Amino acid sequence: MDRMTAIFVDGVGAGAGPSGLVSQLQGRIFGLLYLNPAPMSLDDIAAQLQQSKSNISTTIRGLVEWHLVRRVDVPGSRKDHYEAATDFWRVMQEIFERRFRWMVRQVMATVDETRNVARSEGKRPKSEAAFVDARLDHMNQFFTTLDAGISAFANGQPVTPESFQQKAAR
Amino acid sequence: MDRMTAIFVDGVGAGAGPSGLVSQLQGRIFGLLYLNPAPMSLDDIAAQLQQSKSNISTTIRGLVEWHLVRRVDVPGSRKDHYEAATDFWRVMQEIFERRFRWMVRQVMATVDETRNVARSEGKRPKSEAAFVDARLDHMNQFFTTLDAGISAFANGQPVTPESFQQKAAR
DNA sequence: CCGTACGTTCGGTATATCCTGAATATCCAG
DNA sequence: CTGGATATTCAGGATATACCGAACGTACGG
Repeated sequence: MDRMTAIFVDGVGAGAGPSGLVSQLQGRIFGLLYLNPAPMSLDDIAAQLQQSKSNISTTIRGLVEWHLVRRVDVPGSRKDHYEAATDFWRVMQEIFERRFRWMVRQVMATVDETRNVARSEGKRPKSEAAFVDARLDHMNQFFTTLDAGISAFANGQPVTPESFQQKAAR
Repeated sequence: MDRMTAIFVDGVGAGAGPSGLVSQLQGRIFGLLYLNPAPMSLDDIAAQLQQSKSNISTTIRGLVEWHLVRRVDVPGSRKDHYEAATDFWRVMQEIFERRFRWMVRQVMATVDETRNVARSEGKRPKSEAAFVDARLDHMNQFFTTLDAGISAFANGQPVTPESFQQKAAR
């Protein structure tokens, strides 16, 4: 691997790691594939990045799932070959749609569940119960709006911050 | 801590952890504060979540930095007290502005650096050099557009996915 | 100027995560 | 079927992260 590639691979890895979206190694793999004109096999990648093939195999699976990397067929070779995806937009949609949305749904489900338990646990001062109710409503409203915003964004519709602010304000 | 609060705290923690934005414990702390009508001291929080005070102290700092939790003054007490923020919108802006943007900048800097090195390392086949050039351009263009989109979003302007798609297409 | 009630820092330890090499599973050519 | 080439799985070791309790620093009340 020449110096240029090394710098790119390291830089992308350094950016990817702290982002929380993909791991540093995943960033490095993507960087390597992105600068390589031809698809690469697992052995190629492992050699270039000085990692075991098993580690590359497991790590690259995540990249394929996020549609950051594609598995392509190379005629005449029995090895799996991979190339970097270039439609970053699609990748962003994927991330918003799956990871972000999962958290949103998780929180909304929690709010529901909490409401139910709050109702069955009637032994609470009235003022406190009202406070909790208001808080749960507030959170539910914000995340509902956020959920709709993510849908809109994923479908190519514009997202305006104002709609969030107003609907989420209390 | 009653059952209702426990469910809420656990649920929010479970949603926060995998999101990659804040840790599970940070989610739990926030959940606890969010349902509590009065600000809580470090000892209160530590007792409720069954964690050491030192751990709460260090962990809550991140929450304050992301503006998810505020330190408030409670007259008559020398302890620090904390309460949950409710302007989630502001928090989202903060996260986009700081964490996401940091990655964007990191990648753009890497592309620049890589271009420089590529220029000084002239000993490359012409076709390959052209390929790398095109790839770097492509990435730079996408991230530049993304950077602008984040700015727009943070300033309250609408963000349309189409603008990304078209500008980022090649 | 003490003493006390805090928050924070720090060294060590437990826990989770990453990574590897060997073992296993899978596929295909002959 | 068999053999070889390949990907994947797995158990263990290495490395990083989370967490705790004690020591330290700090500010306030007396």
